Amino acid sequence: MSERTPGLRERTRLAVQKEIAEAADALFVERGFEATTVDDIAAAVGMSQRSVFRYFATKEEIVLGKFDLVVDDMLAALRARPADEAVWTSLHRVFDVLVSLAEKPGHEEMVEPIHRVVFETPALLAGYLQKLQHMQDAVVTELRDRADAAGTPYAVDDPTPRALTAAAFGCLVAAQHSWLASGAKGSFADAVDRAMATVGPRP
Amino acid sequence: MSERTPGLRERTRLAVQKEIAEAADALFVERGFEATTVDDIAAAVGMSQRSVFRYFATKEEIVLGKFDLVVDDMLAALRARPADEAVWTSLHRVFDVLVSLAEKPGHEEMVEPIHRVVFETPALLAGYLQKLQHMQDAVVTELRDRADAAGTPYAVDDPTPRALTAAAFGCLVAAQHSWLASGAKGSFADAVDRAMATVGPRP
DNA sequence: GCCCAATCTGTCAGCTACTGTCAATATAGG
DNA sequence: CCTATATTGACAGTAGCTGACAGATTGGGC
Repeated sequence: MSERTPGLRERTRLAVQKEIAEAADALFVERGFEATTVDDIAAAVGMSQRSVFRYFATKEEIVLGKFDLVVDDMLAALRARPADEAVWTSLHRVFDVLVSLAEKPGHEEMVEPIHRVVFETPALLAGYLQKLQHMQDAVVTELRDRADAAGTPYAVDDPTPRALTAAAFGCLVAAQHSWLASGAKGSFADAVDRAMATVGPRP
Repeated sequence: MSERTPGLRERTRLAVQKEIAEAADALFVERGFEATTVDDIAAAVGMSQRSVFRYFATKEEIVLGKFDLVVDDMLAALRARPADEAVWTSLHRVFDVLVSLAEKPGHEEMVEPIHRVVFETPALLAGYLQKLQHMQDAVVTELRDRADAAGTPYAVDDPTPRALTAAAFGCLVAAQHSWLASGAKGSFADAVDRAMATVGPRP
């Protein structure tokens, strides 16, 4: 009924999910996303195609599912910012969650190639942009709540929070683009900082 | 070999394409995108499914293909802006192309429902965002060319043009979102103006 | 108006992503 | 240890999409 310890069942499920994702990612990086069949992935982890689809709703989700976990972290990060902080600054700090994830040691080797697969595969890029869009919806809701709580609510038809959020996420994507285009040489954090410095809220 | 008058062949092709798109759009609005089969569309226009795919590469393109035509217009609009105009202003004016298209009389009745279908169907929203992304690539290239021609080129690793463009397009999507959320009551042009007024380039 | 090459079309066969169903198996948790 | 529940593979089926081919249609030069 309520929250309990994850439970063994749940834990094995996540473990299998991770195993599939890792095997699939390796294949995607090696042969490309479209050239890799779900049957290939199933064979690689030794299960039936049907079972792969029991862990991931779609082939895309094998790659993009990772980002769902980040959404919660990002929202938590947003809620943790002081209520009177400038919105643009809060958004910038929220992106630190993504940055630190990209720079986390261990799977550093895979982050950039997968990133590249996402940006170079039309279906994946589209799915990724859509996930960012959903994330923006959640962020906008949070920003409105925050303004309400601060006693300075936005008018219902005020596009400000959504426009600010969209602009910030636009900068994020621009940063990822620049970063990949430069061969992922500099730090990702710098790329984000630089992109977000070029634009800002109007006085 | 070179550019001639459209030619009858080409014109009939475009006519058939338009006929398919209109029949399909009606079905999409009526039953929804996913619930409508390509066979349904083929039956509606009295041809085989195979032939429908000869006019549109994918089912999504039947809806989203329209936007490809706009891209060229928008790029032309960008090139028509004075070279020394502020980038943000140029981008704002480029969006007028979209606005005037949405407000063009004749098919006004369909613009809003289709818009709604796009924003409410995950696959279509994803595809739409991806098209906007491609459009941004073209715009960024154009902005760099313009800066080069003006003798004030951007450094190759300067994220400014891309970030500005991404922020502007973010505002565009935010405007569409607000407009739809308000039941498409006010003018779309106002929605765009308001969204773009909340953000701007940093000094 | 005639003719031919280019284009269009339907049909069929096939691939891949994805889903429903069901019976068999495994196992968490009492 | 036992059973309710979750997990699985096997099979069948649908929808989107593609290649191949043969036949009908037709634009446009003659």
